This record gives sequence, C-alpha cells and structure tokens, in this order.
Amino acid sequence: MAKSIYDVAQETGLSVSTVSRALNGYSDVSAKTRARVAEAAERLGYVPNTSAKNLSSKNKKNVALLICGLLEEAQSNEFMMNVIQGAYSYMMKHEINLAMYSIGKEEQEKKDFDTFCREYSLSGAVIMGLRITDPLVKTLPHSNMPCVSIDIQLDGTCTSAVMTDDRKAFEQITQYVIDRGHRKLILVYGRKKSDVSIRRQQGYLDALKKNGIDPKSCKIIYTDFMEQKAYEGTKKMLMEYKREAGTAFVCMSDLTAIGVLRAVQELGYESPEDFSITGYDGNYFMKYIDPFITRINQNMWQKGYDAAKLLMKMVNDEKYSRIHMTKYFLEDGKSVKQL
Amino acid sequence: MAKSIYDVAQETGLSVSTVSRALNGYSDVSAKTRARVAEAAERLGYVPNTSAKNLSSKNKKNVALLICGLLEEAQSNEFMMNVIQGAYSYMMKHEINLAMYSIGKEEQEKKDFDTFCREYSLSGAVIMGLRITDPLVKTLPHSNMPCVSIDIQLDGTCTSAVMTDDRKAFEQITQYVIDRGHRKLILVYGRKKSDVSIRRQQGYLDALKKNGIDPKSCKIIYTDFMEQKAYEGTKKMLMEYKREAGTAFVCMSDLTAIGVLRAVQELGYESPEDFSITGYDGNYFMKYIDPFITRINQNMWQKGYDAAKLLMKMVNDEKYSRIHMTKYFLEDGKSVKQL
DNA sequence: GTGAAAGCGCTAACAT
DNA sequence: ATGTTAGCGCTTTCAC
Repeated sequence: MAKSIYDVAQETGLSVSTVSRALNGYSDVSAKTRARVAEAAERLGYVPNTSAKNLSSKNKKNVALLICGLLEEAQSNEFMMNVIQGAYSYMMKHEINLAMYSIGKEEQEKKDFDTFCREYSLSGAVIMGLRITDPLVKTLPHSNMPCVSIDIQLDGTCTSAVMTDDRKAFEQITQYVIDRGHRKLILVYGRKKSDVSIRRQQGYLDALKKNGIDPKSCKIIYTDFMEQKAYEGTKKMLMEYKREAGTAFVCMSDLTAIGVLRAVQELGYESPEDFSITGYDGNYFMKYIDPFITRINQNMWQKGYDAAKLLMKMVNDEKYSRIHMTKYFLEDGKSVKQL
Repeated sequence: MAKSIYDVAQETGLSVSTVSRALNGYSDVSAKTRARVAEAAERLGYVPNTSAKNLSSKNKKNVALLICGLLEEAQSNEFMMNVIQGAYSYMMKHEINLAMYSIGKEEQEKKDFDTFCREYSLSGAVIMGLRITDPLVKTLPHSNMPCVSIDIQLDGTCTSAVMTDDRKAFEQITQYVIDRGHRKLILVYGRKKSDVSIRRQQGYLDALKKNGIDPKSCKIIYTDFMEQKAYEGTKKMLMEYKREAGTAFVCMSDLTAIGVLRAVQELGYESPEDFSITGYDGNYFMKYIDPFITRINQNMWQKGYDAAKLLMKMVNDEKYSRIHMTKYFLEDGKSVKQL
C-alpha cells in the first residue's frame, strides 16, 4: 500500500515534521534521528508524493524541458534528441529530476510561460524548438520564471539563451576551404530570412574579405536547409556553368550538402575530386555518407547540457539573463580537396 | 498574479466547490452558472494547478511516457523520437497531457512501477527502451498500474505490450527476395540471443521452408545490429567465397544493411547488380543511401500511437493485459535485383 | 443546483 | 532537536 510520510512518522514515533526535515536534509535534526528515519523510510518503501511537495512548498525546484513543435518537421528529430540527452546528462549527474512536456501552438496561445510553470509547479524550464513566430515568444519577455531557450534569443530579465556563434563558425569553415586553395566558392544558403542563415552568411563574407576574395565572383544557391532544393539548385548550376561554377560548395546544413553531393554525382562528377563540399550541423547519419563531409558540428548535445546547467544556475543563484555560446567544432572529413 | 480557483469563486460570487464542478463539466451545474464560471476563468486567466488537482483527486488521469536507457545507445534515438511523436499525436488529438520522464537503472532499482506512479501521481504509463535485463522488468508483473511496454513483453495483469510481428515480417521480406529469383541467401543476423533476432530468424526459416530451400545452403553473418560487424563479416565472406557466397543479403537491421553495402562496394561490386540487400527497421536517413534499400519498416511512430491508445483504454475502461501487433510495411527500394 | 467543510501529503513558520 | 499547527489549491462527500 501507499506509504505516506505519516506512516514513517508512526513507525519511528516521531512527528511528521521531523520526518520531513530529516528526509530533506535539514541541519536541525540529530544524526541518530536522521538515520532512524532513513531506515524506516527505506524499509517501508516510502516515496514522497511529488504533487504534495509541490503544493506545500514555495521553493520547489522542479524544472522541465519544453518541446515546441514536436510533431512538426521530422528532420529536426535528431537535434531534439541530442538536446534532450545533453540536458538529461547534466540533470542526472546532479540528481535533478527533469520532466519533459510538449507544448503546441494552441497551448501557447492559451497560457503564457509563467502560467505554464504555475500549472506544473515548475521553477523554470529549458525551451527548445521554439520558432520566432511562436506565440510564446511574445509573452516570454514579461515572464518572471527562469527560462533558457535553445537557438533563439529572447528579451526578458530572466530569459537566457544557448546558441552557436554561427558567424564565427561559418567563417572558420569557409577559411578551411580557402586554406586548401579554393577561391571560387559556391554558398549554399539556408532559408532566406532565417536568422541563422544571415549570421552564417556574415561569417562567410568575413572569410572572403580577409582573403581578398570578391563575393561577386562567388555564386549562391538558395534553399530551405533541406536536401531537395540544394539538389535542384546544384544540378541547374552545374548544367549551366559546369566547372566554371566554382570549386567548392560551402553549405549551411548537412542536408543541403547531401543534396549537392547527389547532384554532383548524378552529373558524372566526383567529390572531392571535381567539387569540394562542406556541411554544417552534425547529423549523426552523415557518417554513412561517402565521402565523409567536412563540416561544423553544432554540438547539440552540449547545447542541451549547457542549457540545463544555465537553468539551474538561474533557478538557484540568481535571476539573470545571458547568452551562452556553446562550443562547436570542425569535423575533418574527406570532402575538401587540396588544390 | 497567480489566480486560483478561489479567485474565480470570488469573481463569480459562487463557492469554490461550484466553480470546481462547473470547470470539470459536472452535470449538476446550471448552464448559466457554467457559462459564468467559464467566462470568469477565461478573463482571469485561471489555470488549474496540476499538483493540487493530483493531490485532492483520487481518479486522476495523468499519464506519462517513461524512457529507459535514454542516455545509452545513440543509434536508437530515432526510434525513440518516432515513438514519442506517435504517442503525442494520439494524446494531443484527445487533449490528454502527456508528461515524459527518463528513468535510469539506479532509479528502477529504488522504486517499482507502482511507486513511481504514486510519486508522480500517474494512473498509467507507456514504457519504452526497456531491456529484458532492466530491474523494472522484475517488478512490473506485480504492478497494479496500467502499463504499456514497447517492443518487450511483460507478465502481469495490467501490463500490455505493443510490438511488431517480427516473424511474419521477416518471412515477408525473405519471400520478397525469393520471389525475385534468389535462392542462395545470406542472413545478416542481429544480436545473438536477442528475442527479436530469434523471431526474425524463424520468419526467415519459414520462408525458406515454404520455398523448398535448404537452410544449410545459406550462410549467416552474426552482428550486433550495428554497421561495423556487418561490414567486417561481409568483407571476410566475400573475400573468401566471392560470388559463391550467395546472391542476396537479408539483414535484420537497416544499419547492418549499410555495413553490407559498404563492404560490397569496397570490394568493387555493385548493389543490386552483383548482390541484393534488404534492410529492417525504418530509419529515416536510409533515404540518403544509394541505392534505396528495400526493407521492412517497423513503423515506430505507429507503435507510439498504438501504445498511447492502448494505455488510455486500460486507464479508462478496464484493466487488462494484451499484446498488440502494430502494422509494419514493406518499403520497396532499388536494392533487390530480379534474377 | 449550490455551499460548507473535510481532507489529499507535504512543508514551514512558530513553539517548546 | 523536536512537536504543533496552519495552510498549499483543489476535489468530494454531505447538507441544504
């Protein structure tokens, strides 16, 4: 049967409050009592009721991971899972229980972040999958609950963000390509007005500039971060310009890199022999693609980990707002030829 | 500020209990009152506190998705994510809130399923990622809380399972290969003692038997469901037997199919020209592999959906125990040659 | 059809 | 160092 704290009190002959204090590690409990309580609780198989705890306590420390757009976009699954694993790794290490909730657009419209936290007795949350167009983005700045968003920057006094320094990262990979003798590049762009695309392009331009390459001499293919558009764009470009198109495709995502590769191969070329290709993201399955495509790995796992860490800092120490850049890394592959 | 049911009562001039009944759709509330309460609640931005609800109510209907082994085995991520999405799809459609919790081995040892449910005020859960060696497997049969496990069959009066009919599925894909003229097959086995491997092999043998093929004339490569072992095994076999090894590799997973393909190609052969290959699972990224490998798609999304549906049936209607076989399907690819 | 009041299991003053 | 007591926000008898 269900054992409550009352049963433990009975068993030990102590009062409920003493048992509570003993169980929660308060200092004003004698070692002997603490041990006795622990023993009895263990023996009885007592487990505290989370709801009751939440209800009575003001400084609850429940935290959650909110997933927006869970049911949309199948291709971002791997990202989400990596973030989830990273976040859990931190929380488990620190013995913090992390709940996960999916929150759709309709739900976001009905309640703001504070309300959501109140509903689930949360003292803060990591939010992932949030898009700039989501209703939550509007209410979050006025929130009073600690919140860490992944890959999106929000206003607010206690809303932090964990992101990638896309500009620097993209400059680095562009420089990597240039270092190998390429000067006629083809930028495979992401979604046209997306923030990350713009930041990555800036990095791209930074690299060109530093190396005295005229951006006008380099072509651009616009995509939606996915494979198909990159495939079509590349095919069209190569059919028109052949080798004159450039020597290296610098892509804003791993998926577009795959699209480029497929187009290149279908037209009878080889990579990296005829065209070099670089990716961006860190999708796991890319290791099954031959050649392994050199890329920036955004390190989503680490983002989850960093976000969890940051959240706990905000929950425990102080409410503050900051932007954290997670370390990315360049993965060396076989897809860039030394000219 | 945080609005409680008390505020709504004040606002409407009604009592707390009436408001509660109105909000929860009880029949003994006049339509007028109900509307008045709804309006006030909406206007005040009232959101019920989940913890308080759980604490006071006996027939709570919280359900959760428990994830075992979340931090292990990176390759099963995609499966998990698909199950998650499927389960959420059902729950959202029926406006049921689904929480997710990760539960590691240590936690499983500390508390049994019933205790876990009590701790989180759950009235049932879907469990995924559970291995036959996990501590939970021992305690689950004695549980009194509805539980649906994915891909693993448990004893118990209210523990159901959602699985794939591996035997039939594997027979089907084997038959598919045989139908295209192959009679000298190579079975690429999964983990040696795993249940699913055994079931799939049975299906394989069923097909051989029905077609009068002597199993002894067909070779086997043992793996761990992953790429590397399949790659090595295939390479060794092809170097020794060349084309005499067989004409088609029938694999127990998509990843092993990739390993086989890589070995085949590295030795200067082509698929499906020289060797046919089939997969099993339904990993999304396989669509980036050329040729697209014909396979059984386990339909993990559907498993999640079915599990959620089954759980709600168990929670609402009656406690019972059953095994549900989710529909799989054969995905036609380009990797099997007509001989 | 509605209200009063007793809890659900726990924490947190406040006493002692 | 331990006990007493008053809630946390809600549901649910039981009256009326």
